Amino acid sequence: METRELRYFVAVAEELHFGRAAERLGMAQPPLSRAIAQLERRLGATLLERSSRAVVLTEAGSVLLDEGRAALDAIDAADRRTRRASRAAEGGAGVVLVSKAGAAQEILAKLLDAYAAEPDAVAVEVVLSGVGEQERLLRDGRADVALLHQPFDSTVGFDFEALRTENQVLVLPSGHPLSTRTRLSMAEAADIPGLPLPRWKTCDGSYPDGPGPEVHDHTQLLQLVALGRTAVVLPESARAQLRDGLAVVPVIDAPQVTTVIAWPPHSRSRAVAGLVRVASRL
Amino acid sequence: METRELRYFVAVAEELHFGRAAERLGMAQPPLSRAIAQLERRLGATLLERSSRAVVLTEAGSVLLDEGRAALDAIDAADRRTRRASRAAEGGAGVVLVSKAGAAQEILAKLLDAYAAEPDAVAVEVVLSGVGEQERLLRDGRADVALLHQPFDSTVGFDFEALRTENQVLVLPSGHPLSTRTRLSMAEAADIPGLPLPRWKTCDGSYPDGPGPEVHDHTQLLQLVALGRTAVVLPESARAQLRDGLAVVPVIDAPQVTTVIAWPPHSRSRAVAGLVRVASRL
DNA sequence: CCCGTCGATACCGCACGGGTATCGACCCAG
DNA sequence: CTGGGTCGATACCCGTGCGGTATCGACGGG
Repeated sequence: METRELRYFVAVAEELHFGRAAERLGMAQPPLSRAIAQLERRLGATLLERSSRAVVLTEAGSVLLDEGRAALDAIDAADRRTRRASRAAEGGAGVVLVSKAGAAQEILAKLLDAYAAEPDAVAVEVVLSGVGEQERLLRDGRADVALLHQPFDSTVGFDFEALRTENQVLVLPSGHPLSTRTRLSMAEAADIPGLPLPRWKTCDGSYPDGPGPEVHDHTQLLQLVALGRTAVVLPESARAQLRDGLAVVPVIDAPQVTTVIAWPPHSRSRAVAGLVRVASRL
Repeated sequence: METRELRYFVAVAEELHFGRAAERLGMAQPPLSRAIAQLERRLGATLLERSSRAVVLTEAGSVLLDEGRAALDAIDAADRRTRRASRAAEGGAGVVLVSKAGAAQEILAKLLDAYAAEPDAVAVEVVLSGVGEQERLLRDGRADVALLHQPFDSTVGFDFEALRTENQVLVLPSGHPLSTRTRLSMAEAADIPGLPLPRWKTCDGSYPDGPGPEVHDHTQLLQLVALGRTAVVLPESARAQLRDGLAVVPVIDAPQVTTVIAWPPHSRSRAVAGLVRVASRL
């Protein structure tokens, strides 16, 4: 099975429309139809049921969509990491570390400082991504190592090491009646009149329904809290970056948050190993 | 990057010899040289340093070898699982479960029985593999779900659920002086005069050095114990399959063994989900 | 010093991927 | 019921690119 065929199939399976898929791929529709038919012949499997009105995935087709996306990610990763390794030999960044924008700031700073002091350190490029995008970057090779937060981020499919565990606090506008409390429960935090909890992007890229604002990163989030539009439960290390106008109250029964450093399981990169070694000694 | 180019590169990187790689690929040497040169041009990276006497991998080349193997496994997996899903629609086996030959026998039997009683059960093909081969089968799609034993088998890169944890016992020929003991330490078990511990295949496919026999599966292993050639520390559930001529002694300080059911992290197969659900309820 | 080894280059032919034109099935409007 | 519009499949053509053979050039060893 060739990469090109896989890309064609994934495009058709996502669009469920040969014409639009061909347009997205920058080619004409007939060769695309032919390529899919040939792929089906070679696999000995019907991937799509077509009528002139609708195209639907068969069971085998939906398996190939899942597995094919994973395979294409692996190929993109091979491509990007090879280019990066080559550029590193000429003085470019040797490794890319991704972290949620606004989260784990002190750990990140300490890690970069400590790693830079290592004898075999290479240049580290830092990417600050939106919430939930890190897994994808790690999978398709745009990043080599990530700082994640359990239980919010999924570590499934990666190798990881825990760095720190902490409790959570409610962040709300200072002056709000609840800001004088010394502690709160999750139930109280989730149901504050006039301050609905924000909605994060879910893993499929959409936002759940609800009254709260849609948020993408921590900076945006804290601004919304200061404006009195929302309140949010965050790890207590968020205290370090609180601006004026914000107050925090410990939430007793919130799940503990563990910051972990994660990497692709087959990684044999010395740079990644060095970062992990330094991180676990912080 | 095309699958074909990746296969070519991996062959050359493994052989470190264009002629032999071409032979292995069933093609002539010149087009292979050209394909690698073109891959290097497209990536903008030198993958191999060639002289007329030797071919060696560059740093970028060794990254591409690692990442490329993972990507080729993912593509093979997509191919095999799609074919399987298609055959399942025509009454074939819908899911392949792999377990070490001779290990976890009662759990395996109970799992298969309980799953077959489920309303949405599909046919399960059972593959009994050699020690350490399961990860590979799961990665390249020859299997969909596996029974593994921590800490011996690596669960890195897979999602898994623990099924049972047990202590370990020393299995040795009945009549051996130590067989009358009620308990032993690891230190004692590892150093029995005349009964060296066996050597398992390591993850790179070779055997470690040492005096013990090279073993591949449990059946072979128990036979060697009965013949008085070796003694081995195994989970206590191995008692259930002991034949005559074997005795067991608990090993106090051996690490506990956890039997887990593992699957590829992106799996959305209903059959795999069903097996996992049934297994975790056993 | 010449021969053997090994990767690179030169050149050729065909298979295959992609393009355009068109067909056939299907749905809906009138 | 029929004509137009949509959509995937088919027919046919062309050019690229992959694989083959022949040969070269570099390098080491007997």
